[in-house]
Amino acid sequence: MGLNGAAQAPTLEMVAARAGVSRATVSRVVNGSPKVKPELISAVNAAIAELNYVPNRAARSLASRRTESIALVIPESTSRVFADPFFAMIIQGVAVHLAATDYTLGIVVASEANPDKTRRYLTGGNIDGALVVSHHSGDHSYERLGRTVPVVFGGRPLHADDGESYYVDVDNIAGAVTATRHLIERGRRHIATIAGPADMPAGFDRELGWRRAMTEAGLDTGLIEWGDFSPASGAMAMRRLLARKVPLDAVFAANDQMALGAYAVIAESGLSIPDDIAVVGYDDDALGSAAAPALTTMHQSMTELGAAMAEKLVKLIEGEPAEHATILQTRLIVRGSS
Amino acid sequence: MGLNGAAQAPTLEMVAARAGVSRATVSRVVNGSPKVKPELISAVNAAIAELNYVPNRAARSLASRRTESIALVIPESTSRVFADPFFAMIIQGVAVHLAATDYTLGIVVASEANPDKTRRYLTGGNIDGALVVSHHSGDHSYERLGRTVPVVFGGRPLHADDGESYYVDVDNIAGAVTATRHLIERGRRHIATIAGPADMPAGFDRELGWRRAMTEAGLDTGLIEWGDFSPASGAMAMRRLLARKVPLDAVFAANDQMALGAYAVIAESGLSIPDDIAVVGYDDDALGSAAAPALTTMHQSMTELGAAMAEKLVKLIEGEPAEHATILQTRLIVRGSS
DNA sequence: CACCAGTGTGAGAGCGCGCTCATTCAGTCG
DNA sequence: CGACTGAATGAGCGCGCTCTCACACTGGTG
Repeated sequence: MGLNGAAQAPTLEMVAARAGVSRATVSRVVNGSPKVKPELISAVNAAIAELNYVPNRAARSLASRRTESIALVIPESTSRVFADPFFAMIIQGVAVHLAATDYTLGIVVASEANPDKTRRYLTGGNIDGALVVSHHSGDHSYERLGRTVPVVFGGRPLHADDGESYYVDVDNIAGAVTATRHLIERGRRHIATIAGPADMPAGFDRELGWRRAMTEAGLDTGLIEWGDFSPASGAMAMRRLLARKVPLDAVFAANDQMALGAYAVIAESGLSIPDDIAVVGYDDDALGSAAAPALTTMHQSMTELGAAMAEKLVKLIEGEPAEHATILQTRLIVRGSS
Repeated sequence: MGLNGAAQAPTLEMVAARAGVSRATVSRVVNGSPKVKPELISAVNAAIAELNYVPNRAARSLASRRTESIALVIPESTSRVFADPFFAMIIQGVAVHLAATDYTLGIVVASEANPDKTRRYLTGGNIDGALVVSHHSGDHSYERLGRTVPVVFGGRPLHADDGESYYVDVDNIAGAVTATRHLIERGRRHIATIAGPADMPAGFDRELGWRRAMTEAGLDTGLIEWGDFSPASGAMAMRRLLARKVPLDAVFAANDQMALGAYAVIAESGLSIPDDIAVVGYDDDALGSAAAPALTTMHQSMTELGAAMAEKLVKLIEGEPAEHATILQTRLIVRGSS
């Protein structure tokens, strides 16, 4: 193997010796201090390049009491529904945003059986800040961490906000209003909704938006069934709606997966989309556009949400002012199903 | 605020003082050394509990030259297709497996514009080992890292394996053979395939499995079109197959997303599934089961793959022997589409 | 020409922990 | 009863870095 692979990683000290300066000066150059003579800067940089020096993160963190790393916390129960692209997109948004900074991203799956392990990890000086995402996105049980370490939540608090937590959310109410109005404009009058769980803001708010648009148009809000955001639950909800044997000419589903579950049931019943029943979903899943007919839906960028969360957290960590709430807008995408 | 939130985190030293022992003894207890008197162990544990002590990761890592953290590397270009539940499931598998250990999981999005940044991070003593997943899953461009730090790949090397890299893969060839044979057993004879890119093992191997099963049954292997694993590409491939105007009674798609893309085109053409054309997919996406008719597919657990990767890496890090290759089996799930 | 401000640089003290090595204290043997 | 072994514990160094502070040097001022 020639030179042993275990050759010691170069240290600040070695760079200093090589460049003929002190450790302190090399440290200044590495950290971009303004008060170093240009000639020394280039000498140091040359030495760094020659030795292929990389600062040791652990040492730096020990000395500076900062870790340059943030954690994305996902409750374990949530991780089981990981199949939902939702989280993947958020992670992507966070990761890509952080890639441009010096922060490192850690994924923490919070065991519900042993919440203290997570809490200790988070408060034990291992991270500079935390991002918390839950499928029960109103779950702010990590709120108290905020006293110790900056925390940004994905999704607004389900309960009355104390005005102290930081979060990024999409405007679910406005999105649902837009989706429902779209169906009304298309001339539909018997518009059902397949709602999500009322204990999640995403479920609650989308239902609220539907109610608001319906009421505003003087339409009846009796046609509602609940699912759990899974395709199967969407199918079951659709079955229950059809079983009511009342006029029904459109469905607003609280997410695309449930909408596609409904598709199957509608097809089984010999009804056609959108002629008999128009369908609008929510989330703009990749598969909605490949379905037949392509699904009309509300688009909201989860990568954008992840990026916004990361951005807000970095601001907090670095002591810059940041808004408590950031609300992202959604966009109607009209396709063949409505 | 009463007691300041910035109250110093307790240190080994403080625990030692509290328990009336030396730092070394506390360290032994924390690290489970066998040679400590039981009475001291409990005294120390009591002190730890009272002070709510958590070891400082940076200091520990500095002193021990181990970081207790591993990185999951995802090339940036791959991260754009993050919408594919594929990665999310792998991350989940890795994260859940690691949650039971002391290792921390970091997500690294490798910028292709600046590969050195990633390479330096990985070799700079920041991690104990790395997991590399790429959509181009044959991409072992991080292979050389293996000399510096243990690496486990997701997916086998695309090119001739030098027998030195460690990887976990699913048995794509066997899975495709199984899927194709299933169609043959159902009496289909004009079986097309919508293959994935031939420069990815998942694409190449599934195509190979289809060819193998077809040849073995004496059937023609001319009915092939390629996609890129996206629903839209599946739809286009199906369109090209139908445009050939040759007998066609079944399609094996290299993944479910392309299969569902094909669904739409088959429906448009007024053909029925499975009566006119039977369809089998691959991956067991959540949506396949909600489609109408429900999609027959090959199931392979990506969470299992992630867990297997993590397990293998931990073994390598801890110096235990580990197989170079681990091949996971797939399972046929028969539903309404075939 | 002594004096002071300003600027750049180096010396050195930790950061919290693991680990080696010396030390202590029982218990055992000759 | 004193030397000897072995197990349990403690003292202290060093991991690689940041940061404070003192120092050296420059150039202008009284």
